[in-house]
Amino acid sequence: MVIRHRALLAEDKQERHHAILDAAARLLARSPDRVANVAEVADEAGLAKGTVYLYFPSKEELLLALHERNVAGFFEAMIARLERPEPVTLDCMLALMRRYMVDDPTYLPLATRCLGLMATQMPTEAAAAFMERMTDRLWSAGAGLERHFPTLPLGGGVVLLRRSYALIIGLWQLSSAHAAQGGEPTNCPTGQFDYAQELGVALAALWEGTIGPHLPASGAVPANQEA
Amino acid sequence: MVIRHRALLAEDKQERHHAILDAAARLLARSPDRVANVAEVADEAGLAKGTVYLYFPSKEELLLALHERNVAGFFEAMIARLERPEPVTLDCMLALMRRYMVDDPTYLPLATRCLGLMATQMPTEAAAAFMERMTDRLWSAGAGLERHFPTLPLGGGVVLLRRSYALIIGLWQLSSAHAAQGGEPTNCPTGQFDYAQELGVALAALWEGTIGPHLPASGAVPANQEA
Amino acid sequence: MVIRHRALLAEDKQERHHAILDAAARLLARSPDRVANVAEVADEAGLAKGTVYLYFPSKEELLLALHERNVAGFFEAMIARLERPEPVTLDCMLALMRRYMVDDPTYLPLATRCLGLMATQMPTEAAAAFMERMTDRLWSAGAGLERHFPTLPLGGGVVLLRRSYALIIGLWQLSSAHAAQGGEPTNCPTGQFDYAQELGVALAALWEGTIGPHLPASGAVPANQEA
Amino acid sequence: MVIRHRALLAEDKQERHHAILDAAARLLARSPDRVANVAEVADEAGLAKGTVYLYFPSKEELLLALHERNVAGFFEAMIARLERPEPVTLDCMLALMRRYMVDDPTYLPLATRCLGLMATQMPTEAAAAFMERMTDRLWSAGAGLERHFPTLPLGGGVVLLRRSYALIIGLWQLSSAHAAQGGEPTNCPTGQFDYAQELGVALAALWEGTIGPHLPASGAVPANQEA
DNA sequence: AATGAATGAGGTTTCATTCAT
DNA sequence: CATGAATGAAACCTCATTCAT
Repeated sequence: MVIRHRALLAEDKQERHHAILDAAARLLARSPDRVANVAEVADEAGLAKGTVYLYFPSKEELLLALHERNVAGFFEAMIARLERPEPVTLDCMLALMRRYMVDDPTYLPLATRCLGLMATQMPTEAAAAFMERMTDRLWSAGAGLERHFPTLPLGGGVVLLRRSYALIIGLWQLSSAHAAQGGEPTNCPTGQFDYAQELGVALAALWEGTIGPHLPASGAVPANQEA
Repeated sequence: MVIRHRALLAEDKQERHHAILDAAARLLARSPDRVANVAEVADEAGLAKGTVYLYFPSKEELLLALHERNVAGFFEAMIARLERPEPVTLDCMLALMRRYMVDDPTYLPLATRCLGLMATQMPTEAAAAFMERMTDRLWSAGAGLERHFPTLPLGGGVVLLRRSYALIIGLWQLSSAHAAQGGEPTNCPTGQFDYAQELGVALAALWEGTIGPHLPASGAVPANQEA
Repeated sequence: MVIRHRALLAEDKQERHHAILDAAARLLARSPDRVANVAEVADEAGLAKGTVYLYFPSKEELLLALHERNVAGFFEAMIARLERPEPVTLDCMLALMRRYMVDDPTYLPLATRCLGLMATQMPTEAAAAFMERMTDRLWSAGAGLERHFPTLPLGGGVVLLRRSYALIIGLWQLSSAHAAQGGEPTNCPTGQFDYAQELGVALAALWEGTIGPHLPASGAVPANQEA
Repeated sequence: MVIRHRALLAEDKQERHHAILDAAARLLARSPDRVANVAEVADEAGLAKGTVYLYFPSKEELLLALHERNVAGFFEAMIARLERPEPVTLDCMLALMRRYMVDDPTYLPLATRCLGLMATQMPTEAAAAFMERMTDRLWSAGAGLERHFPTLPLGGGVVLLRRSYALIIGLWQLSSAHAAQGGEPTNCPTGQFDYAQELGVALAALWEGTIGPHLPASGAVPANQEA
């Protein structure tokens, strides 16, 4: 019955909103295989279960909000980078992706889950709103890419971004299925593979195939030379 | 209550095994958004709930078996095609992928779900066995690819296949998230896109980037010309 | 659907805990032959199924808790009596046993069931905790017994108590098997017997054999004079 | 679909009846904590599930039949011994009890279970028939006892036997509850105890208390001297 | 605003028993 | 007689959500 600090000001509310997302993120990072239930999230946030529902209309939307925060972070960093005049290489983009998606242990599990959710249990309205906000950012980032890679046609930035995203997610899912099998990742003999490495190579191939052969220099080794 | 043809012979049992998978597939095709419960599957198969458990040790393994049937079908078709001497093009591979993955409304939802499951709820043993069987096929298909695309290095077939698979899955997930938003798919102004079309283009780019620029002729339009 | 008095205070919770046990006890008393399922217990308590699981981690532990309440009641009464200075006779102990074990229609069925459970379905931890708590009480009661019956050696109180308990339980089981056969209990011609009466006589014999012939006077008729 | 040797002759049927009981006994001896399901019993007997139901009307009655075989074995050995003219001591009886009840790992678990069953799930008819057959034997054994222990009044043999049986069963149940707690059996400090030893001592006390102080010499140490 | 007790739908699995073959 | 596939009634437990306090 400890009532912690009623959040009366809008500012406080924002803070609590954040705190709940943080708690969920912490739990997800701690065990990426399972999705914590609402009681655990509330507990981790030092709040009561009911309080979570004051800030999020449902568990699904809480997850989506966390995902949105992740995605927004990535896009903002990307857009910021693309707005700077210095030349942009794939490596540089790759580093960004790695930082936001791979190094953050919540990103990919959550993305996988939310993409699954979106088509299923999420109220259409919420999903649509999310998509719209993301689309704005996607568009900005796409435009930025087009500025830096002049061979990209109009809209090609968005397309490239989407393909890259799909590849990142798809490879991760395959990799985590392998991981469940146990055993250490190796690149050759079995079907297992090292996600972090393959990601770079695969993206390089995708970008080269999309943008054209004369992609600004990247250290990644193409697949047909890696063996 | 209706006992139709007790499956006494091993052959009949195979048939019933199939019939249960068919029932599950039918339900999934009917509403790809949700996973039917065992009672529904049994009902759809005209069997009792308990009977399903005679053929599958758990619901998870039933789903995995359905997924495996899907995947195996695809791989076998691919391997068969690659064993024929006629030259293989990306288009030809793409047609296969479309036929097995896109036209079958259960493939991608189930793949998404199973990839998610594998890292979480599936008993390690079952998941490992599945992965092993899949790896064999992946390896055969990869080898076939290497025969037809001589610029692929040793192991490059598997790598290319995996990347393609990742892209197929990833794009589908993004596309189904968009679909949830409602509205018809358009390629340009919003983030929405036509999955079937984009799939071909994206794969072409990926293959070109992986195999090299002189990929045997494909009708797909590269991304930098599509706008 | 009917929420009567949310148990917010620890005290209320204790009460509800009790109320659930009471409901279970009522059901058991009503039909000692079967163990009610959780839904029935919840219903009898005027609660929802899930609520029961707020108070007990599993059905088994609910049963064990009820049993523990029974056992603790008996032991506490016994210890209390033994702490009073007035001389204690077997009759007096027997009256206690009868009151707590025989007159309470839940005691013996539940004891039988829990003793069976303990070796099988109960999580070791819970069983061990129960046994430990019971052992404490057993020890106190044993010590009390030794004070009142000076011919008992050190530890003899516990031993006597255990033997008595075993006899009480064993005889009850035999008697209830007979009871199932139907017919009214008679002491002689068939194997049937009157539990309440035989219990007293048998315990007297056991105590006399354990403590020695000069047991403080008891009204029970030894077996070799009963015919 | 291997149909083993149709049991057409009454003799064969008896044999198969036995074989099923043997199988059940083997399983129970192998893991005394659980009761095998019918499929396991059939399997262990090398028969099909349905076949078991040709020989026993229900699982409960199968268990009861096994129990009856155990009990009958004990009683017959006892009656045989009592019919021989050589003097009988408690030790000698105790040895019999130990041999049939304690050394046979199925006796006590099964007795416990059947005594529980009898009052609950067993059809009255079957239980009554069982009890009647047992009563005959009990009566014979009781009479034999009375011949050897002349201080026993008429009917005192049955009574003594029943008390002994109750003690044996009750102590075993207490002991197995302790065993579930883990830890090695010790006689003093905790509530745990060594069943085999305590059984002898407790029975000696019970017999002495029932038959009188001048019980024919027995090596068992009374409880008040054991410390 | 915050709490957390209460809800109850929902899903999985087991297994004694039946009966078509 | 023997088989074992099929049945389907139980029963347990979880957890997102509500709402009295």
